[in-house]
Formats: sequence, structure tokens, C-alpha cells
Amino acid sequence: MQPNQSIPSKNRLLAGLPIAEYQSLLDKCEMTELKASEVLCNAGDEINYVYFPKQSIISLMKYIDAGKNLEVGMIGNEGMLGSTLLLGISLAPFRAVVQKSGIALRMSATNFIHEFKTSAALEQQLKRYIYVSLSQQMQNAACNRFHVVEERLARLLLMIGDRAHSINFHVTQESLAQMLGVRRVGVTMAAGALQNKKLISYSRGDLNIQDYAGLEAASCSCYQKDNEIYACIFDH
Amino acid sequence: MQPNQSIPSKNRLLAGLPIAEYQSLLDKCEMTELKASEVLCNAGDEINYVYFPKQSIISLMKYIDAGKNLEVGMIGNEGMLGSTLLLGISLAPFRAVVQKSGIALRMSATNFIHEFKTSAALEQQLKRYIYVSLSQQMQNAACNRFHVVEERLARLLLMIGDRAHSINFHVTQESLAQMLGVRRVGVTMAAGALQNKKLISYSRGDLNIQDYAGLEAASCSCYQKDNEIYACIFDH
DNA sequence: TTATTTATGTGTGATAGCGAACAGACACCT
DNA sequence: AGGTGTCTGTTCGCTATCACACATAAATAA
Repeated sequence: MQPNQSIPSKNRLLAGLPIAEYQSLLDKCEMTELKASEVLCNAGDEINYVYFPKQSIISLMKYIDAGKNLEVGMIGNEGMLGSTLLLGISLAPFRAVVQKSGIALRMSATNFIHEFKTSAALEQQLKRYIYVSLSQQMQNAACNRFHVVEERLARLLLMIGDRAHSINFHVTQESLAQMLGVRRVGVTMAAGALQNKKLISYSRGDLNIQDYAGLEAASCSCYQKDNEIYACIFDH
Repeated sequence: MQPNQSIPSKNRLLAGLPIAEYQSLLDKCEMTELKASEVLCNAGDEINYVYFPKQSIISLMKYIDAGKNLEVGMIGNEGMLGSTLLLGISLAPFRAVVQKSGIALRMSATNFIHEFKTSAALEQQLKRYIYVSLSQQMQNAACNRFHVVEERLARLLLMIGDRAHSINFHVTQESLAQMLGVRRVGVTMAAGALQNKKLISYSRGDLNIQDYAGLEAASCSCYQKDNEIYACIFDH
């Protein structure tokens, strides 16, 4: 399926809430403009704000050693940054970097904690989201072990496209390399292969998905599985 | 540090609870003998029982495709199987296989749910455990991406040793290969290298850690980091 | 005893990804 | 118009790991 190209008005996590609780949340949020490469938190930081992206995208990065980093999660309007506050721990387990500029809603951790303590519906959504995150982490661990760069790149591009709500977006090979945890050259190769297959086209960071279904077929099964897990938990 | 070689009488998760709540839990548990290679649940199964291993070890396996599997978690007396019930979802996101035979406490999901709904202390321990699991999954994803087989094998053996509460245990190269998601031959090589360095010795599945500190040094930093995360969340 | 299963070791060739270095192309700014 | 930084493409030698096939050796069963 193609991503919905219309700009989503709602965060998908919050969309499931009763109107009153949804409104109460929105009232405590402020609109903020996230700028690409802005760092929202570092691993081990106290979480002061939670974020609900609209068309913006946040990458969760795990530093490992000697300058090696890996993206361990991506947050768009299907999720939020800071859900782990529900678990009663205010330390961020990762570094959160803005991957794509755009609008997000922001709320203080204090307000957020108060909200889920007084709204069972919100609490349930957060629990679901944490379950999904946990499942996806496991999938991701296996993906990193077994799947080759080209498949993983295809998956990554689909994930960005979905969260950007567009088949056109800006992302350099260097950022993609960071996310995949490979050299930029590895991305050049893989992206070249995808372009030869007429699945994508790109130039100087301007990326265009030309054949969405084809790219899905070229991606590893993890793309599908991630979406299934999310749908299975939220849409039932 | 060397693992405590005395058989632990308590589960470390439950050990943090007030006596009354601890006792209430124990009363609803039954002792059970887990046999190596027994399957406690498959991915997508309804969770009917939760388990608290003593010296037994449970491996959480994620199937990916075409017979490719990866261990995404290991449970000994520091943790439990079934904690995700706290999140209100009763589906297991992985396959749980007994890795090492031994005693475990077992409780029905129904009783377990009742317990954490009536004990704030238990609920908090479970939240912490889920946070730790989530963090470790991220670490694991990065580990799978960057670290070589020999380092990962060293880490794995340390983890088994810790949970077996012994520097001697039985594990075949084939099982290790399954857990690491590599060919058995890869384990032969890596284990041979560790043996040459006098860190371990083994014969037909009987493994002995000869130099615990050396093995720690040979393992990837993830071993240390996993332990730190656990300690940071639970021991403070 | 012999046969079979389980656990381990070896050898050969292929491939994916690495690190490092370099070169061309385009964009933007003065 | 020229300079500078960003983005992309290419090459080379190297290593980890793969796939497959076969060999050995101990443990177990017939």
C-alpha cells in the first residue's frame, strides 16, 4: 500500500483516545518546529519533554563504541518520543535526533505523567506502544544480523516515506549510512542498485520512490512484519 | 566479577519485594522442572503461564526467515518469562525455549495479572524489568550489527555462566550457533580461539570457563553494558 | 561387538562489507 | 566568476563470514 500523502492531522497513538482525553492532552501540548539534526536527548539524559511528531521524523540512535552508531528506532506520527516515562523511569535509553524537519507537539514530562495517571485510555495506548516497540526491537536485532544492506536500505526508505507522508523526501547517503550502521559507500552501492531497478531515483539527497510496491518487494520482510505488529496491536 | 556459585534461593526480581507480597506470590507458584529444549511458548501464542527460573535458563528466540533464528533474550533467575503481560497484551512476541534444565517457579497468567494489579511493588519491579529489556534489546541490535562472532560468543558464555551460577555447564556448539545466528562452524572457530587463549575449555558440550576476567575482556562491551543497565535500574 | 547418533574439526571457494583514499559534480555564497 | 562545502561515485586490498562437503571421534543403542 502507498503511504497516505495527505498530511495527517492526528497522531495515530492519540487518535485512538476518547475526545475528552484527546482534547485534554492537546491543551497541554505546544506546537514546535523540529529542525533536522537537532538532538532532542542523549542516552542517559533525564527526559524533560515528550514529542508527538506530525510530518517530522525522529531517529533513535544507539552509540556502541569507537564512533559506531545504529538507528534502533524511528518515530513519526505513528508514535511518540518519551513513552518509557510510563515505566516510571525518566532516563532516555538512546539518543534522539531529528531526522526530518517538521512540526511536532511537545509536552512536559510532568504534564505527560499526570495525563497517563489520570487517563486509563492513554495508559493503555502507551502500554501497547511499548509492547510494539519491544517487539520491533527484537525484529530489528534479527534484521541487523541477517539482512543485507540493500534490503535494509529499501526498508528504511519505505519507513521514512511512510512517516514523511510522501514519496519524495530529502535524505543524504551519509545519514542513511549512519542509520544503517554501514559506510556511506555501502549506501552508494545499494542505492545505485535500487535505482537501476527503477525503484527509486535520487540526486544530491532528493529522494523519490518511483515504485512503492517494487521497493516493498526489494525490502526485507521486517518492513512488513513491523507494520503487522503495529496493526495487530492497535487496530484490534 | 565471578558469578556467585552458590545456588540462589531467590529470583532477583522478586527479591526486591516486601515480604508479604513476596510470600503471596510464592503461594501462587508451583515448582516445576524445565527440561532443556522444551518449548514454553511460540511466537504469537497466548501466554498461559509465567516462569521464574532458578538455575534453569530460558532462551528467547526470534524466527526471521528461511530457518534463520536469533536469540533475542536470555532469562535466568535475574528475570522472568511473561513480564509483557503487564502491558495488557497476552501474546508472546517470541519463542521461548529452555536452554538449560533446572527448577523454575510457575504461575498462571491469571494469577500473575491479579498479583501485579494488587501489588504496586510488583508492578514497579515489572516496569523496571520491561525498561531493562527494552534497553538491552537496543544494545543487542547494535551488537548484532557490529561485533564479531568471537566477542559475541564470549559474551554469550558469560551470560550463560552467570545464569547457571557456575563456570561449568553443558552447551553444544550447535546450540550456541543457533543463539548467535551463525553457522556451527563459526562457533568451532571462535570457541577454538577462546580455548587457545586459555579462557575456556570444552569437550563435547561440557564447557568450562577457565579465566572469567579474561573472557570478560575478550567479550564485547555489551556484556558489561547489559549488566550496568540492569544494576542501574534495579540496584538504586 | 557393531551400528548409529551426536558433537566436533577441516578444507575450499565465494561474497559482503570494511577502511581509506581520491575524483567529479552540483549548490550556494560572496 | 571563483571558492567552498556538500553530495555522490569509484577503486583497492583486506577480513569476517558464508555455503557446502567431508572427516573424525566420542557416546549411545542394538
